Amino acid sequence: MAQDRPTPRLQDVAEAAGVSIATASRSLSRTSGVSEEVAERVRDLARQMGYVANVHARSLAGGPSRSVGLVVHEIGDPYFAEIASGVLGVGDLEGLTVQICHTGRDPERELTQLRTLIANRVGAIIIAGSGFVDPAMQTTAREELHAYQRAGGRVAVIGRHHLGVDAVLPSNTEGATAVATHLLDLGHRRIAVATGSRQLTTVADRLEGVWAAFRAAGLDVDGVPLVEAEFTRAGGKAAAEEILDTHPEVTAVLALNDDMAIGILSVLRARGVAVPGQVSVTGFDDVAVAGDLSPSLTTVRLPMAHMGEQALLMALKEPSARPRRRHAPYELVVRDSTAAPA
Amino acid sequence: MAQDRPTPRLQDVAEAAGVSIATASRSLSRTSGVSEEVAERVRDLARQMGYVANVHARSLAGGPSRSVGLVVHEIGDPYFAEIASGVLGVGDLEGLTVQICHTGRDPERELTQLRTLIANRVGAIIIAGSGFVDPAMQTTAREELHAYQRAGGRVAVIGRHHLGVDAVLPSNTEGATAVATHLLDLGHRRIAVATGSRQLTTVADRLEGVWAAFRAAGLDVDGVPLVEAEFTRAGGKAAAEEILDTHPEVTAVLALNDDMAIGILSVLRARGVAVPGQVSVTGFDDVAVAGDLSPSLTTVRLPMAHMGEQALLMALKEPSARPRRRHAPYELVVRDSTAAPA
DNA sequence: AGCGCTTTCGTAAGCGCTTTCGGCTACTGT
DNA sequence: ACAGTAGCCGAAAGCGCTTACGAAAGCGCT
Repeated sequence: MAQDRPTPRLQDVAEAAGVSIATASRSLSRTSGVSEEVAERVRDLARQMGYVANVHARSLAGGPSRSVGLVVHEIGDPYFAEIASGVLGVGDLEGLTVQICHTGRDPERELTQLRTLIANRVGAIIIAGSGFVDPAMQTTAREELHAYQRAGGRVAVIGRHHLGVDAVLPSNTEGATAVATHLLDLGHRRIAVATGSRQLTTVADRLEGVWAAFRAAGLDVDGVPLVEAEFTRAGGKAAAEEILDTHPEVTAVLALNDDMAIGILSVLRARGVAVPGQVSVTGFDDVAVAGDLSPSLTTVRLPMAHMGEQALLMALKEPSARPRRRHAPYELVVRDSTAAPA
Repeated sequence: MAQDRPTPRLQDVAEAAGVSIATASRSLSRTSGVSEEVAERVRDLARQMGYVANVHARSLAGGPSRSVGLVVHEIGDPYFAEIASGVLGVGDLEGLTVQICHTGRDPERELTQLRTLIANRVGAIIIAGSGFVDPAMQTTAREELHAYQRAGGRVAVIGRHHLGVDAVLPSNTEGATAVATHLLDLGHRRIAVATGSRQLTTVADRLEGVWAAFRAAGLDVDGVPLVEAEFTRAGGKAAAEEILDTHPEVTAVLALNDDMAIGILSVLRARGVAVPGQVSVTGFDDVAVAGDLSPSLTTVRLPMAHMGEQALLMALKEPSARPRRRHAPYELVVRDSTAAPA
C-alpha cells in the first residue's frame, strides 16, 4: 500500500500493477521488452494514481536529462527576456524544464553559473549574450564546457563565437553596416557613435560594421566622435550629454543598442534638440518598445526570440562533430528617428 | 584518483583531503561534528577542485532542496522579466537555482507547470502574475499547492490572493485611486479607461481603485467609457483607436498598465493628437522604459524586482501557520504625459 | 523429446549524496 | 587509576530510479 507520501513512487505503481519496478520503469519510459498488454496496464495505473517520475532519481540513475540551462547577462533586460521567451517556448514543446541564471556581465559569475548547471546535470546549456574580447576571460569556461560536452552535454551560444561550440550569431557587423549606410545615404557626415564596453565582442563586431560603412563612404574613421559608456539607458544618457557638450556639430548619433538609443532620445528631448529635425538617432536590436517610442526608433531588428529557439534546437538535435554557426538575419527598420540633416 | 568526469564528486574531494565522504559532506554543509581544521581543509580543496554538489543526489538523499520554481505569464514581458530579476537575485544569494516556466496566461498550462515543478521537487514555488476572477479556474491548483505545502514545499504568490498562501501584493487598488485622483485633480472629467481582460484579478483590483476615486469626485461611474482589450501594447493601440473613434470628447485616457499606455501614446502620436496638450495619458507599473518615453509617462510605480525578492524571502523564511500578505508600496510618478485639460 | 532462439520479466547493482549509528580518542572528575 | 563523557570521524543504509544481466517461458525445428 502506498504510504501517505506527497507523490506516489514507481514502486507504488508497480505493486498496484503486480509487476516489478523494472517492468514498471520500462513501461513508462516506453522501452521495448515489455508486452504491450502489461505496459498499457502500468501506464493506466500510473495516470490514475497521478504518478510523476522523480526527476532527481531519474537523473541520478542516468536517465536522459529533461532540463536545460540558460545563462544570460541580465534577465530584466528586454533583449535577454525575449531570448529567454524563445528558449522557454521550445523547452515547453520538448517537455524540458529551463533553469535560468544571470551573470551580471561578470565572467567570474558566469563561470560559477556554468559549473552549477553542469553539476545539476542539465541536458543542454544555452549561453546568451556577448562574450569578452579578452580571450583570457574565456579560457576556463571553454575547458569546462568541452568536458561537459565530452560527457554528453549539449551546448549552444547566442551572440558569441569564442567558445568552440555551436553558435547562433546575430548579424552584428552586417546590421551595423546597414544602419551606418542608412545614415550616410541620408547625407549625414558628422555622426557620433555611442557604444557599450569595447570589451564586449558584440560591441566590437558592431563597431567593425560601422567602420566598414564609414570607410566605404570615404570618412576619416579616426575623426569620428566615439563615446563609450554602459550598454544601458543610463549609459545612453551619459553618452548623449558628452556628445552634445563636446561635439555640438554632429547631425546624427548611432547607438550600438536600443537601450542606449532610448537614453539618448530622452536627453535630446530634455535639451530641446529636435529628432530627427536637428539630430537623427539610430539604435540596434529592435526591442519590442522601439517601434512605439516617440519618435519611433530607426534600428536594426534582430530576431531575439527566434535566436533563442534556434539555439536550443541546434543543441538538442544531433550535434555535428565540429561547431556549427547559424547566422540570424537582420533587418534594417527605418522609422521616424532618422531624416536627412538640416 | 578522480576519473575524467565532467565534475568532481564528493568522493573525489574526500579522497584528496584524506577523509571519508561523510566528513566531507558535513564540512561542506557546515554541519557540526567536524573539527574546524578539517572542515577548512575540505572546503579549500573543494573550491580548488571546482567541486559543486550534484543537486539530484543531494535532493534524493533528503537534503534541503536547492532550487526554486518561478511561474510567470510571459517572461518576455518586462513586468515579469523584472520580477524574475529580483527572484534570481536572492536565489543567487541563497545559492538556489531558479527554474522558470511561463503559462501564456493559460490556467491549464499553469496547472501543468505547477505539477512539473512539484515533481521536480523544487524547494519553493513563486507564482507571479494576476490570478483569475473566476474561482473555478483556481480550485485544482489550490489543492495541488496545499498538498505540496504539507510535504514541506514553500509557496508564495505575487499579485494574486486567491490561493491561500503567502502573498506579495502590489497596491493595485490604492495605486489606481491615486492615479485617477491625479487626473481628477488636474481637472479632467471626461476620462476613458483602457483595461486588460477583466478576468484578471489585477484588472479587477485596479478598476475598483479607479471607481473609488471617480465616485469620490461625484462622477457617474456607469457613464465612463471603458474599453477592454489585451493587456499589451497591441491591446493599447486597439483601445486607443476605439476611444478616439467613439469618444472623441475624452481629455484623458487612464490605462491599467504601462504596456497599454505605450500603445495608446503611439496611436495618439500617429493620429496627431497632442499629449498632454489635447489628451493626457497615464499608465501603471512603471516599467523601466516609462520614464524615457516621449512624453515620459505618468504612472504608478510598482517595485517589481523588489516584489520578486520579497516573495522568495517570504517563502524561504519560516512560514507562519496562516498565509501572510505583504503589501508592496506604490508611488505615483507624475511625468510629462499628464496636464490640465485644455 | 530435445535443442536453440526470442520474448518477457525480475533481481540487483549502482547513480552521488545525507544522515544515523557506533567506534575511537582524549578529556574530565572522583 | 578508572569510569564517564564529549568530540570527531568512518561505515553503511538508504533516497527513487534506470539498466545491465540472468532466469523462465514459449516457440519452431529436427
